[in-house]
Amino acid sequence: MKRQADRVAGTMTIGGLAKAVGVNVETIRYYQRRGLLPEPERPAGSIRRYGTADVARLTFVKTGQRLGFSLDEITELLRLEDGTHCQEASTLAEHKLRDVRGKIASLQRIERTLAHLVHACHEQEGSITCPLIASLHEGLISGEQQPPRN
Amino acid sequence: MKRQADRVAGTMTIGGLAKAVGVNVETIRYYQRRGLLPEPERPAGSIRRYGTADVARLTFVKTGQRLGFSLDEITELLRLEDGTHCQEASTLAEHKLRDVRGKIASLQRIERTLAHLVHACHEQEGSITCPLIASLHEGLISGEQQPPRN
DNA sequence: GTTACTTCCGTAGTTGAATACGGAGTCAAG
DNA sequence: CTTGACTCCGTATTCAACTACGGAAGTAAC
Ligand SMILES: [Zn+2]
Ligand SMILES: [Zn+2]
Ligand SMILES: [Zn+2]
Ligand SMILES: [Zn+2]
Repeated sequence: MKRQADRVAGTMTIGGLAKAVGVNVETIRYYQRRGLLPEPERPAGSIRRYGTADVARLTFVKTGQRLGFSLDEITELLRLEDGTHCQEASTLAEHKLRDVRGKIASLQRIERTLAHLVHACHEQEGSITCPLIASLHEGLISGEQQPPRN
Repeated sequence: MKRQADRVAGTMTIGGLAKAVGVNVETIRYYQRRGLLPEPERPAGSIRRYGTADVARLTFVKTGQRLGFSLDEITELLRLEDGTHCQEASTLAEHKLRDVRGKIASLQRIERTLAHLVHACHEQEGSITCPLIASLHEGLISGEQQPPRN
């Protein structure tokens, strides 16, 4: 049973929608271009109006982002929006969860090294050379090959 | 006592240096443009040569990156390269450490939420609607305003 | 009905850290 | 002395997710 009512014109302008969800107008237009949000019809020589369905969809996108999903991944999630594809949705989430855990582990390795180095700097008394700088020269920092690029 | 010897021409080509440190040739040229690495003199109508000092400096940069420092921050660290500015260096590292800890905390909040949602999806039996999708619609995800953008 | 926002639309710029391209010139092997 | 690989150099493109710009048209308040 699809609610036909969701597709009525609505009352908000794009600016109102933006304010309602707390995003920039340009962001909405960008999402429309990317196909994340539908562009409502434009009533003969007037401006577009938005309604609650648009608020919901935009909220969906923003919430997904807060969980670390990329816009491409959110596009995917939006295809499952009717809630009848629990399997596929949770597979996506599990994948993301692995990513997030990987990033955490990576950052924790960095954290330990950095904490060490800072501690060494504070302990340093009398030695001429900063242990932190020395370590950078020696390049024997444990952990990642590459900094976590996001 | 600065080692004058460090500034002798060296034997490697840029390709050799790249291989020695495990980076792309274009990356070296990019660092030179950014002022992270010096460009050796070009002996009359010939090509540039690189030596151990260049390996060391490039290593310094890459190690800094692995610790999460940006190239701008590494530029700063390079100004402290002589090791006589322990205070300034450790201040920079402490700042970075706070950043890293912030990122970890943020990712951990995401991790908990995601784990919850995945768990709910797995528990879901009989309910028609995927709990994960439903949560995205509701937008009441705890934690960050914005996804960790790096 | 004039003023002052908004909207619309296409295109261009931003950020950081590279990577790619193209046309020279140079080097080393055979 | 000719290949083929490498270097040099400037400029352009990449990625993601926006943000900005400019001009025309719509809308709201006075
Ligand atoms: Zn399906
Ligand atoms: Zn589910
Ligand atoms: Zn100083
Ligand atoms: Zn120090």
